[in-house]
Amino acid sequence: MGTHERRSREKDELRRKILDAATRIFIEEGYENVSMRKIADSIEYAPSTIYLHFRDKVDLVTSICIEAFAELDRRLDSIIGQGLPPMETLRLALREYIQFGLDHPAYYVFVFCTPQYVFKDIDPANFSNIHNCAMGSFQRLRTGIQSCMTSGDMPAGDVESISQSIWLCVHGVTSGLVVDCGFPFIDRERLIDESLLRILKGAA
Amino acid sequence: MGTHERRSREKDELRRKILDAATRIFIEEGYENVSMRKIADSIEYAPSTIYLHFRDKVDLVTSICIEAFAELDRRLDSIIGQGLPPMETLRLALREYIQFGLDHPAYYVFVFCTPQYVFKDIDPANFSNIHNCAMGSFQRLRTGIQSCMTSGDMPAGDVESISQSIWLCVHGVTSGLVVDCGFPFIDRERLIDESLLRILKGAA
Amino acid sequence: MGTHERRSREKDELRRKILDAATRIFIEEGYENVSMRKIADSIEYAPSTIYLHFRDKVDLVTSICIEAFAELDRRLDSIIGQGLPPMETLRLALREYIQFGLDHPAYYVFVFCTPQYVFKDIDPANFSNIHNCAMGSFQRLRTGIQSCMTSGDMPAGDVESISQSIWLCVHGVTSGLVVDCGFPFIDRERLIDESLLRILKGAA
Amino acid sequence: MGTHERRSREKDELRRKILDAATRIFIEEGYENVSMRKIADSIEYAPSTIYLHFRDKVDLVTSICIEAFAELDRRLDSIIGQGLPPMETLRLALREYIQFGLDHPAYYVFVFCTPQYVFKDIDPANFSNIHNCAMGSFQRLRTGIQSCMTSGDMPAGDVESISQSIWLCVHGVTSGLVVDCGFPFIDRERLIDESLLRILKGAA
DNA sequence: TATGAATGAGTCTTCATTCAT
DNA sequence: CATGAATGAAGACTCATTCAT
Repeated sequence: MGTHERRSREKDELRRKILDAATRIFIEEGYENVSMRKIADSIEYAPSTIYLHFRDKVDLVTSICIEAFAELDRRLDSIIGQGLPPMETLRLALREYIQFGLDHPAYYVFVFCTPQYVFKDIDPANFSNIHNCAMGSFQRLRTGIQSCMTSGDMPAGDVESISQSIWLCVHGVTSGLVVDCGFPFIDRERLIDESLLRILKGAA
Repeated sequence: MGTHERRSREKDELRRKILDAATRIFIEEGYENVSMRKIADSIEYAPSTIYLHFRDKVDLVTSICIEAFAELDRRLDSIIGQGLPPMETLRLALREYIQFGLDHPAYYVFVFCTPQYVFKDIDPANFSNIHNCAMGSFQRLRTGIQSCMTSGDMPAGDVESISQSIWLCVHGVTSGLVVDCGFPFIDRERLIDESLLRILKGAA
Repeated sequence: MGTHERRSREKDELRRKILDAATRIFIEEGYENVSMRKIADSIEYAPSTIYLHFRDKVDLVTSICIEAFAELDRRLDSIIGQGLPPMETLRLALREYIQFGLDHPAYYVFVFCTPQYVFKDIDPANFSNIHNCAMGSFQRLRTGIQSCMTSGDMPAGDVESISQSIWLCVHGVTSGLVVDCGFPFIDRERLIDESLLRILKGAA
Repeated sequence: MGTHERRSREKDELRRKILDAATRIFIEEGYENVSMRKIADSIEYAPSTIYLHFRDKVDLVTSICIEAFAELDRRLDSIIGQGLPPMETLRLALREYIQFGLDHPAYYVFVFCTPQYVFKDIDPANFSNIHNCAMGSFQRLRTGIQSCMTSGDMPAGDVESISQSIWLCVHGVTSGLVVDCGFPFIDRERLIDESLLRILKGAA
């Protein structure tokens, strides 16, 4: 009997629906404006139903972020796996990182641009999963820098310091464009490309 | 009659008091945690009194931000006015920009790291003043870059593109450190200094 | 202008109304069933209005209890003040204590018959006021016993031990009758009077 | 077929498991904090399964109480059966009654200290079983008093009135100590023993 | 000018219970 | 027999704002 399977599938589907609805609100209105009620209303279920799928609001938002990071890693790995020269791989990966932010502004802002005090009432332990994911992604950057040094494309130096500098700059490009506080930026593509070249040049 | 004048002065004083109180809370607890009641309590006035001086919460916060930018400009101008060599002036000014962010995390996050959708219900006109201020500060960066080119410290190039690149990177350093999402950064001072050097090297 | 006074009077009146409504629900349905919503509905005000008069639910309930204890003390003092012989005073005071419980079953149950775990989420400090009141009332009992010993109506003994024993027994009479768990008690008045006599005889 | 029997036995076993789990929570956290979900979780069954064995929460709690009374009776009978002198038997039985309350605070509070109005929505019929049990236990007290009178240890008198007085007092000791509303009682054992002596002395 | 009173919409979350399977 | 899904009602509380005075 497929009863069990159908049940399970339906459960997954609702979970998906909740995640999607929450994500949409998250992206359109930001973390502060994600409420369990709003999510429930938008999928036409009772608020309490959400609690059958997620422990609480933090769990829900965390799940969204972890999915997002998984996608970031997938994207990065896909580039890393192409076997291009280290410097080219690094540039493309950083470009992809920026693109990821532009594609998922709410995630990006939530994870990287939200100051601690917004979560003052929340047990920090709740975020350890997200942090772990972030560290996983950052490790890819460290490795990339190391490869560039090994191959001689980049002079030997303090990998950690350079990695952090590069991340901060790339993060600046990403968050600056994502937040888009009304600033009259020049053509985005050009700005991104030229910024990346300068960032890499500064590290070489 | 001095009556009219005294009245007007008293009004200004209360406005000042409100701004100061709100600023303190804003800095200590962040935008999300500024409530009209908290402000009112802290100056021992009724919440409704605030509305005699500010149209609404957004108006109040906007005013705070404009003052913050004024301080930023003051700091930058103080450095620019020292008559140091263009490149040195530029480096110090960027360093000061970062310091400003670290000194006023709530302003910085609010102005540069808060996506538009958070303010979805708010008339964009409210923000035009802030944007004007931001453009004023940014203009100082453009001028600084231009000076470096004129003096030959920096090769001639597209001032706008370079200015925007540099700002994005410096903004990345600032916001990355301000938000401090639990990342194990190396020593702050060193990270800032080395990042700045790399950013300027990349632009040269 | 009596404006200020009228305002103040109206405020007191609403406070009174809230207390009365809460007390009624408290008595009719018990502590567990007192909700801010119910109170608000019953006086046809918004729930948030209650918070203008009481910090929170605990503050409200505490206020009710403190008023109740004040009444208990008033009643006891009125008897003590009559200058009757110590033993007679003691008996009448204990009788009054029981009567107070019967008159205010909800208070009595709340203060003396509610186990700690019901309040597990509540800061115990909130109850210190109530405890202080209770200790004040109990002190009257200690003094009464002491007087009986001094006058020779009661043999000298450990005042504290006897006071506690007597209170436990009188409390048993009170709570047993107040809770009235369906037990087929004999005539209340007779049961109370005879019990009191036995309690005092046991202490003598 | 043994099938039917095994089914029936399994059903009984699950009922037992539910009762045990509920009892544990009931004792540890009190009536207000017993939730169907908590019970279900603790035995790793679905909440709805409980409804196959108990009509509703009241039915479940009622069953627990009836079992508790059965234990009380067992304890009392064990003492009564020892063939000690009537007065000694009475004292030991009352002591055991108090101990039972201290051992099972949640039962005791629930059955003897919870006013009717807490159960306002509940069909009183639900409680008739509990009351029957209570009367059974009380009957043992009546008999004990009667024995003391017959043996001459206690002067002849109104058995019912004396029994009720004694129960009220002993109930006061029990509930006073069980509820423990922060009062600074002297050493428990001593307080219990001395109180019992006084209660019996008062009845003699 | 300043305020005190009041509100209504909103926040997250828990719970006993039902019902189709 | 047992369950998983779902709900609706309720819980305490916060907040920006309005308005008559």
